Order: sequence, then structure tokens, then C-alpha cells
Amino acid sequence: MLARINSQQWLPGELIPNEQDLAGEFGCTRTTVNRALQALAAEGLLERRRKAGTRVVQRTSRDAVFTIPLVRHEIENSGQTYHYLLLNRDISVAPEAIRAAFALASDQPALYIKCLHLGDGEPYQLEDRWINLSAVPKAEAQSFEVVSPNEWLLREVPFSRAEHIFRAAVAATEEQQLLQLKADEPVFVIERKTWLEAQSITSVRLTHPAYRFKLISRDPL
Amino acid sequence: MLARINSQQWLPGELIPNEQDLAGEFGCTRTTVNRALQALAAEGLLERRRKAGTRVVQRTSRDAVFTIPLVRHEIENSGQTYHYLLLNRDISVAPEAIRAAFALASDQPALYIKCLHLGDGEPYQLEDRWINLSAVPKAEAQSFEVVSPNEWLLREVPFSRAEHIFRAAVAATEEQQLLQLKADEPVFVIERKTWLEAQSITSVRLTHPAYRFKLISRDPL
DNA sequence: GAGTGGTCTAGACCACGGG
DNA sequence: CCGTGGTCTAGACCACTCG
Repeated sequence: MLARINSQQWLPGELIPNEQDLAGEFGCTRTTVNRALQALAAEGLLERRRKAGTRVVQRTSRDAVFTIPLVRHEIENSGQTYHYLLLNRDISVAPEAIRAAFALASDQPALYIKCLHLGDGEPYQLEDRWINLSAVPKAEAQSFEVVSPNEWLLREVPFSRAEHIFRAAVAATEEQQLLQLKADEPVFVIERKTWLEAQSITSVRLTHPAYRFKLISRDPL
Repeated sequence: MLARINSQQWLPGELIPNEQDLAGEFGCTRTTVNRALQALAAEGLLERRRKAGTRVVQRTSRDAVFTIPLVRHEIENSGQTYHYLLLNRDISVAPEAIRAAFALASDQPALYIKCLHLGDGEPYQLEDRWINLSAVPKAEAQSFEVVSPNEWLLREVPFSRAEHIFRAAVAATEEQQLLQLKADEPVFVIERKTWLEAQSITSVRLTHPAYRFKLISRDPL
């Protein structure tokens, strides 16, 4: 059935036969046809509605899936030696935007971390993070001097949802120094927020030197 | 079962009961348990191996899914008026990298297009594209003066695989002019290659002004 | 109202791969 | 070897929603 879509034997917008007919045609049960069609629908190739039937989707966009690995693995897998540097650790009242995301009262503190990830001594990623202590109280006992919050959170705290924003930006003066950027080198910024159910866990800004960073999509599945 | 993972009742790395036992526990058939576990495994929460059983995955990365919409829709949905400008259209021999990707002989031409997408008169995206004429011969008959290659390809040519690369970059002189960039404004670059089965369809570089562009992930499913 | 997909059952056979 | 998950069948009932 995938071949029929790719070969345009079934055209976009076109109604395809119902499950019973396809089962007859392919010599299998409707259960099996249903599973195949649901898989194709999950990939976005088909649109299915009860009574209305199944149509080939007229695509109006393309999806890209990115796997954002643990920085340490990313660096080690490229054959470099990983180093980690804690720059700042502070429990204080977060800016309004963060407090709102964490649903904190105006005097309720959160945990702030700034740190640097290096490959072969070269700065690779600047991590600027707030952690919601009311969601992750055990973070308070962590010094984050050896293990990065990135890695600790991934290991210790499950999450059910994550939001990512990618952007290009001019480097701030501090970023220029910490990331040892070349003159006028921009940065690639990843902003990530994660939740466990309804509760906000952490909000982080990951900054990379543009000349040494790119993101490549992986295949779906 | 998802709740048991999120609540860490089933810990990462831990073996969970087999399908038969779960079926007994949840009062349903093994078929139903199997479907649920396969769905959780597809989301990357479980790892399943015959005989070895099913384990909660120790996560080492996070996935982000981006929907890259048709530029025209993106602009129109933000309430702006869309304009399109064809800058260049040429059938010529492509650079080595493109020829290799398209599997073209060294004298075999391809179709080159350069064009600009604007929102309310402001440049939003510069599109720089090669189309493989041996895969998409009917593209040769298209002038691309009114309909962008972006839109035409999405409508006319199915694809089965796409690769995306995101990066931040310093703007080239031409990009600075065409995108009317502010002084030292960097660009956000999307490079995309698409295939239909084994055949390479097109390779495109989409350049956006950093100050007016960001990409936000969507939820899986 | 009736046709479509959504979902479940109860059972079967099989492929893989760990012990 | 044999327990595990992978997949299929044959059938049932149901929920949605189009016409």
C-alpha cells in the first residue's frame, strides 16, 4: 500500500478502498489491513475518518526528527575528550518568565546553574538552566561540580513532554568570552523546557558556536 | 503502564513482567498488552527483545519533532501577506556535491532555482535549490515564476525520505542584501535533501533572518 | 440510518536469541 | 532448549459521522 502511495497509483486526496475490500484483495484479515493503515496514518501519509473512509494526504509540510544527545556522549563519540566546568550555582528567585512556567510564588526560589561543556579543551556548549525545586527537591542536594545537570536530570528525573526552540543569534559578550568565539561568530541556540505530566521540571538555554555546530535529522521510527 | 514508568514504579533498566502476566493483571488479552507495549516502545520508553523481555529504557537523549510548513502557509497563518519572487532559473551543470547526490554524469545538467519568499514585503526566506531533472523531468516545463518550487514539488512529487540540517551562520554578502539583514545579523539555515525510494529528488538551502525566525518543536504523534 | 474505522478477544504459529 | 515477543486469524461489538 505504501508502494501505491509512492507511485501515485493512489493520488493525494483520493479515497482508497475500505478495509474489508483491501483485506479481500491482499488475502488477509481486516485486522491486518487495519494495523498497516494505522501505521501509514501515524506516519502522516493517510488520513482516516469513520464513515468517510481513508484518503491519501495532500502534504503541506515536512517533518524532521532530531535526536538531541547528551553533550558528553556527543563529544566522546566524535573522538574528543570531554570536560565539564561548573561556572555558577545559585538558589534564588527566578525571573518572571521562569517563575510563571514553574508556577512559583514571587518569593519562592529555584535552582540556577551555569556551566560549560568542552571537547578537547574547546568550548562546545554553554548551559544556562533553571530547575524547579518544588518538582525536583532532590536537586538541591546536588553540587553539580562533577556531573552536569543535563546528565543528572536525564538519569534521575523522568519527563513526559519536552518543548524545543531552535534559533540563530548574535553572541552576547559573555558568550563570546566563554565559548571563545571568533570575531562576529554567531551562536546556535537550543531552548528546552521539560515537564512531567503537568509539572514543569526545568528550563534550559544551550548555546553553541555556529562554526562548530550543526544539527542533523534522523529517520523517523 | 505509562503511569508506572513516569512514577518510576518501573525503574529505568528494570525488567517488567512479560505480556502474559500483564494480560492477567490488567484483565485483557495478550494481544492488547502487546499493542500497548509496542506503542510505548515506539515512543522510545521501552526496549523489547525476544526471550530477554521488556525493559524501561535508560534515556540518554531527547527527541524533538519539527514540522516545517510550506513557507506561504507559515506567512499567511501569521496574518501577513505572502509574496514570491523568482530571482534565477537556470538549467546547467551542478557543482560536484550536487551531481554526486543526484548520481549525474559530469556533463548532465540539473535545474537551478533561486527565489525569495516575503511576508508583508519583508524578506523571510531565501530559497536556493537544485532539482534532479532525471528524477523529476516534468519540472523542466515549469517556469516557477508564480508558484515556488517549494510548493510545486510538495504538490506534485511524492517523497519517501528527507534529511534536514539546521545551522547558524554569518550571512554572505548576497544574503545580507536579498534578506535585508541588519548589520551583523546572522542567518538560520535549513538544508534539506529529499528522496523517493533510492532516487534523489532535490537539494535546497533555506536561509532566514535570525532576528525574525525560530523553530518550535511539536508534540510527537 | 448505515457504512466506516477503532478496538478488543481468544487463539494460533513462529522467529529470535538468551541461558 | 524454550521463554519471549512478533504477527496473523476470525470474529465481535462499538463509536463516530457522513449523507
